[in-house]
Amino acid sequence: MVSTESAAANELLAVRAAELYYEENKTQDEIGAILRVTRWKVGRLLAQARERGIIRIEIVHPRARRLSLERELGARFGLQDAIVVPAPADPIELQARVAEAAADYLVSVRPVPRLLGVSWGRTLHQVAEALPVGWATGVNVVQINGGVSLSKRPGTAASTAVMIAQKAGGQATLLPSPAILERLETKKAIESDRTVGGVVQMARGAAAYLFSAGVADLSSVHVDSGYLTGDDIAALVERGAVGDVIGRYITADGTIADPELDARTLGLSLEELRAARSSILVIGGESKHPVARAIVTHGLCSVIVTDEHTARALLDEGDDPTETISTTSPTSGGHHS
Amino acid sequence: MVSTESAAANELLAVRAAELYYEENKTQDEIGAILRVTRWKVGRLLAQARERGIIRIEIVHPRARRLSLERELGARFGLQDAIVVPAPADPIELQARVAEAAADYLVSVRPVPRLLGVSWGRTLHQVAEALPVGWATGVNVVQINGGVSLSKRPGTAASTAVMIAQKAGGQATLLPSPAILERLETKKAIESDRTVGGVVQMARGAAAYLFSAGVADLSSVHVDSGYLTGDDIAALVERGAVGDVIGRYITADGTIADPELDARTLGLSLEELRAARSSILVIGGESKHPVARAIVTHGLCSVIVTDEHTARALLDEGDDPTETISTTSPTSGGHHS
DNA sequence: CCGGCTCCTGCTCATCTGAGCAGTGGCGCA
DNA sequence: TGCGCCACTGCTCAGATGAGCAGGAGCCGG
Repeated sequence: MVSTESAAANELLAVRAAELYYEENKTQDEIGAILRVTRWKVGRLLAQARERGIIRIEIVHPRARRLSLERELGARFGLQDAIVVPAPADPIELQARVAEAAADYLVSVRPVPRLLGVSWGRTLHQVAEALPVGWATGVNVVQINGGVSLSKRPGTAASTAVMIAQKAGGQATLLPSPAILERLETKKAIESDRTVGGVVQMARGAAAYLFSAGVADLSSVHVDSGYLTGDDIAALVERGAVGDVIGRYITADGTIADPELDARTLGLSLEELRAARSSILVIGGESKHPVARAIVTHGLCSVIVTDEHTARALLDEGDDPTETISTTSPTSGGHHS
Repeated sequence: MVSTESAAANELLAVRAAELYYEENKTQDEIGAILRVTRWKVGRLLAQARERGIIRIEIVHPRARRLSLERELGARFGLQDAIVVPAPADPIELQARVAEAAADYLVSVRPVPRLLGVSWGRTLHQVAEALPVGWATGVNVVQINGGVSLSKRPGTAASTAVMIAQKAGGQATLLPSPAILERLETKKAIESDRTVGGVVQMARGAAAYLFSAGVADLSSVHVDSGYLTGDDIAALVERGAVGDVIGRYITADGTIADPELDARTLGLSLEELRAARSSILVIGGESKHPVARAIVTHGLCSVIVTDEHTARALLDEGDDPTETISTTSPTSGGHHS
């Protein structure tokens, strides 16, 4: 082992080398001449500087992604794909970034789905807006859960699906039904109506699903739309509900929180969603961490688009005690290390 | 020219390429395969990303330097050398970093000076402390201006010189005299004394000078030591004094603020300092910007060791209107651009 | 419609850089 | 003292990268 003193000297050398290499664009050979070491040593110094984190390489761009987190997420939860964007401090900005990233992802999906099943909500509406006109050609869209006819902001549910379809030069098929019915019989009746049943049937054949999730609290669109009251939400929380996926409230265990309520909820079932080849979850923000975890740990999505805080939360809390994943040491520290 | 849309697409591509290159350590060829472009395009994308600042490479280390600022300073003020360190927010920390950097520099100076002239003060004391034992061999040290016999912290002036010499296995020669005498006759008398005169004579022969500068305000060591009163300082400021160099108060024009006072000040003259082959100024912190500017713009030092804020202040305010130096575009943006 | 202009593209070639390897020297332990 | 271990060094070689260039596409003014 080298003495402590020369180890410190080595670190200083590494710093000088890094400065000359990254700030002055000198070649390793030139640096070697300046620092009076061989170019191989300079190479090792630089590798060391990158490993030890003396050099920090950051990509500052709204559309940047966190590839290492993506890989970890994918591996941990057996996802087909994961998109993680840097999280801005402002929650509104954060939502926008996640939505943009989802739009980018949708554009790049291969093979292009002939039929895309979509849910609705604030998040998905932003995704629809972020999609460029002509993002694909001939993609048809079908709603996978009931719309918000009673909404304070009418037409949101419909406009999301329509906008996505329009921008891809395709047809949108809407689900002309409330999300949750008051009586089970009504739900069964409406479901058996050919217009409604046919749409649900069509939704079952979609090549991919695009959906988000809501939190089980008063901010929910279901409360906004009058499908559920504050008391209903409280009861759901009592039963362990963490949030809703395509209108169905689930617990942290990934199970239906209230089977009776669920029976009155119209649209694709959780099992159908789970069985899908491609289901893309778009979710971001602190409040949604619990739902996100429930979805992701119970196979309800095959692709996740989220922010880095959510990603880290998913990875941290679900941590195997046996396997410590890089909190201190970077997973992909080096530059050609 | 390419359309706006594809320019944006290009930027996105650059971001993806940067992520893959810097975070995933992929080769440009592999990235080309992923993004479906040629490897040459990937190379250009990366160059573009670096130029446009999409990629930020930062060296996080206490001993890091700002080489681009160093070059600019050197060029602008015709310096032999300039050392610029990143400025921590804490002023105390900042002083420590500048002192360390000065020590590092001193260690690396070639040829090693046989005789080093030093002034004294808080900054220089820190430099002395930061020097490693054995930083050189056989370097003798001589004081270049009067010491602080009246100091509240006695021995500081002496101990600086002694410590520097000891750590290099050399002899220290002290200047056994007050910095400023009350009467001109006393100054002349003491100056003609062989012990004192001989030391000044020896100081004139030093191969290099190491000095700092003080601010013309109540925090000055001269006030602390009782050489000057608050009124004296006020009078000096009235005459345009910005601070002192080796005990001599100068104006922003680089001239002596008060010739009468200066005549009573014992030690190397400003002209002798200016004529020196190697004079190393160690200076840092907001309050010292004006003195630093006076020194540097009037050739009173050949080497400066400072913090990046001071460096930038020197470059900004002294700006030629004809020549706009990179405030927006980085001087050395690229990595092998 | 044409020539001139600029910018972009993909190429060749020279250079730069990292992986891997054998030689060396310090250091602890017998 | 002698032995083996280990880290470090400088090398060869192949793969990765950047500089510079010719060809081509889009654009404008005549």
